[in-house]
Parts: sequence; structure tokens; C-alpha cells
Amino acid sequence: MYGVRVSSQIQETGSEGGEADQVKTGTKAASRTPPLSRERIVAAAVALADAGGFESLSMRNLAEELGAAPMSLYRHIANKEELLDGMIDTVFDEADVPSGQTHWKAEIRERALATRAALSRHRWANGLMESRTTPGPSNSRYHDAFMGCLREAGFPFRQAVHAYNAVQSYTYGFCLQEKYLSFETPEESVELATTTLGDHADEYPYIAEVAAEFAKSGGYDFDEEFEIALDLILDAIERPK
Amino acid sequence: MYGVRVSSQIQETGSEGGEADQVKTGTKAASRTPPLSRERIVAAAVALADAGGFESLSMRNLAEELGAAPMSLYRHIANKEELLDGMIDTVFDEADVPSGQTHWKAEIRERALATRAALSRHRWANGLMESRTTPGPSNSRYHDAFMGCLREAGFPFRQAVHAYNAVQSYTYGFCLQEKYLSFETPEESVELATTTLGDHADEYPYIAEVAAEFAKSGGYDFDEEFEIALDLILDAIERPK
DNA sequence: CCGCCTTGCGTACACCGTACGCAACTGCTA
DNA sequence: TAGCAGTTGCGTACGGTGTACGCAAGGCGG
Repeated sequence: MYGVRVSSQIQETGSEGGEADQVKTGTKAASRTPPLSRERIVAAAVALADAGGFESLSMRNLAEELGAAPMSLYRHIANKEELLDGMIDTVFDEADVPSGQTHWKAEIRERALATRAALSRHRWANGLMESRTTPGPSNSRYHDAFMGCLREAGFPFRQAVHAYNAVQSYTYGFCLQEKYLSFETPEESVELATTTLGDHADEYPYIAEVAAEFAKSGGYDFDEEFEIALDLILDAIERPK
Repeated sequence: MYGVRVSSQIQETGSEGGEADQVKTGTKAASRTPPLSRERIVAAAVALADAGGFESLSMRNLAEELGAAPMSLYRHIANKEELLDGMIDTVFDEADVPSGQTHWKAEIRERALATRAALSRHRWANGLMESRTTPGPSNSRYHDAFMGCLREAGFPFRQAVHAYNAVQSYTYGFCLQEKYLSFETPEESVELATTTLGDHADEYPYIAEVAAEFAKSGGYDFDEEFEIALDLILDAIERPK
């Protein structure tokens, strides 16, 4: 979890030969590194946070990953906050989905799945969202399309808002918890539970039950669980009330 | 948002009857500050983060708030991570609720409301939860009681898990979004919307509609909205399926 | 060829979490 | 009562962070 190198994907991709020498704007010869740009920086930041964890995303690490000096980045982004905004926006971009292809219920379902997929590809995103307040274009597009899907399906305004709220909140919340719990195998879940419980297993009988049940039934399937309550919510929305 | 003083509430809480004060080395005179302790430190950290925002919570600021030197805190907590764990645990403590008093539906509803109340009293908590992995006692108690309420009400194990997941995810997710959007007055919401939209109002027609609707109907009532979809979910859980 | 404008970077600063070791106080035991 | 061990507070210092500032070197229009 340290000094992770992600560069192969990011910087120039082709620089096999390590003579990344003339950082210089080489008077001749193809200068190895392509020029910095906002997009290249943001993409590298996303890749770095994905690979090395959010805490490894420092301006210095990022610069190194890009083969540049730390302060060079500031020619393209105002500050780290803006960088984070950009990163969040790429997540929303990934979470978007073509609209108007199917029944609203299928589309909303797909949107929720895509959102969860994007958020679990970039585990740092969920925690980051809460601190961001200036949405980027993909963010706006994403939310607009989501709301649009419901309105176009004929939901009256208020109902559309309620549906939007229910699905969106559930999705974010699920991803949050998913990361919070984050055990991925049955053994892990049991281990976590026993660690958590310590010797107080009898103090928390219902947690103990959950641990025991999942231990014997082969663990917790996050995908399945996500969809079960999602469908519950979608059905509830559909119902005339 | 700077140099916020929170001390009045924190230090000296027990001064009421307490001339048990000079635990201090005070050769003379009632030395003002009670001795440091883990609880006092955690409580001060919560108060500081509440008042000054999470970013103002540095060990140095916290120490100053407590009238101590930065390094003194480390006699009582291993490191900042542990401090954060403690802070989260106090939030869960606040979010808990007496159990077994009423019908499960009323109790779960109340639990969700209490959770939201605690999370919005401490706006830093939601973003913090995602990084914590070692739950404290209040955390375990909270989750155990929640699950216990459902099991005691007769839900079979799997169903209880689904219900737990639906309500819990929705609640966390709502609070996350609430903070993310965080406008509190109609004017604010309109302002935010127009800022967000910029001159591209026609690019995001559905967001624009939301802004317009809420502008004329007196803003967005988070409390009401939370409960509407919450009840939707609770009803869906209740239904035999 | 000259000057301007953009891009990259080296240095420096304030702030962060915290390792380490000393000093002062407490409470015990002789 | 003297001494000693243990606990608590703190001063100093180190390596990390984000980033202000100003210089240097290319690209480019005149």
C-alpha cells in the first residue's frame, strides 16, 4: 500500500525505455512526456487513488506519477479541491447511462446498478462526495438524466422527486455501508465479526447471529442484496399508493 | 469558520459540585483544567468538529481547546485514528433508541429518525464513517438493537437482513445527499441551482424544473422528504411480498 | 530578431501527525 | 518520613502535506 506505480496506464504509455531523460522541452527528439493538461492530471489522480488508496493521493505523488514537478500541476488546476471536483465528475460520467431506451423501471434500475458499479470501482468517491459542493458537468448531466427518466415516464413532479430521492439515497447509502463493512469472503466476514464482537458475543446476540448465519451459508452476496431492496423500492414506487 | 471556541461546554463540565478539581499539580490555587482523559478528549473533538468543521480538527487545535499541549493528548489516545473511532462511536450512541416499546414499524421509524438527527447534528460523521473499520461498543449496540428489533418482531432471518439493509442504506444515503445538496432556504436552493446551471439552464432542463418548482413552492423540506420515502420503504417491508 | 505569453519548476513557508525523552507530580512501600 | 516507581504533561524535532512566489526557457506573432 505504498509507492504504488500506476504509470503504465497514464504517462505516455509507451515510455518503455527508461531514458526519460530530457524532461526538458527537448530541443529535439520526441520529448517523452506529453504536455500536462487538466484531463491528464485528473485521470492520473483517479488512477492513483484507485491503485494506492485515497491517502496516497498527494500532489507530490501525483506529480511523480506524471513525470512532472509538484508545482507544475498548479498551472492546470487551481488547487487540490478543484482536482477532487474533477475526479468526482469522472465518476459521475462513468455512472451515467443512455436514456430513453426502455421502460422507466428498467432504466432506473440500470442507473442504480451503474452508479453502484462506478462507486465500487472508485472506492474513494463515496467519502469524497460529501465534501464537494460544486458539481461538474457530468454530475449535472447524470442527475438531469435521472430525473428526466422519471418525468418522461409520466411521474408528476412531486412523485418524481420522491422516487428520485428513494432510489438515489438507497444507492449511495448501500455503497457507503458496503465499504464500511467490506468483507468479501465468508471467512473474512466471520473474522470481522468475531474481532468486532470480541468476547462479548453474548452482548450482541443479533450481530452474532448474522455472523453465524453467513458463515454457514457461504457469506454475504452484496450484489444480490443490493438488488433485492432496490427492487423492493422500485415496486413501491410503481404502486399507485 | 476559524478560531471557533467551544470550550464552555467541554471543559469543566462537572464543576457543579466539583471541588474535586485540583487533581492538578497545583501547589496552590484551584488549577482550572480538570485532568485529561479519553472521554474528555473525544467530547472536545466532537464539539470542535461540530463548531469549526471537520477540517479544523487538528491535534493542535484540539489541544488548545482543552488547554493542554498537543503531545499531552497522546497519553490518552494512541493516535488520531483512534480519536476518530471514538468520535464515531459517540454519534452511534446518540443515534440509539430504547427498544421493545412499540410495534416494530414505529420503532424502526424512530431509529431511522434518530440516526438522521444524529448525523445532521454532526455533519462530519457521514464522511468519516466510510474510513472507519473498527466499530466501538455503541456502534455494535446500535446495530445489534436495530437487527434485534426486526428479529423480535418475527421477521425470518433473511427478511430481517433485507429490511435492515433497505432502511439503513436509505438513511445513510439520504443524509449524505442532504449534506451534499445542503441548501437550507428556498433562496439558497435557487441560488445554488442557478450557479450550478450557469447559463446552461437549457442543457439540464429537469434540474432547472426542480429549481423552479421549489423556488415557487417555498423550498425543499428535507424532513418531510425523508419521511415520505422512509414510509414507502417501511410499507414495502411490511407487505408479505 | 525581438518581445510576449505560456508552461514548467526550485525554493520556501506554514501546518499537519507524532516519536522521543525529560520533568513534575502521584501514591506506594520501607 | 525518605525513597522509589509509575503516571501524566510537555518541548523539541522530523518528515509529510498543500501551495505562494518568482525565475527560466520554449513557442509564436510582429
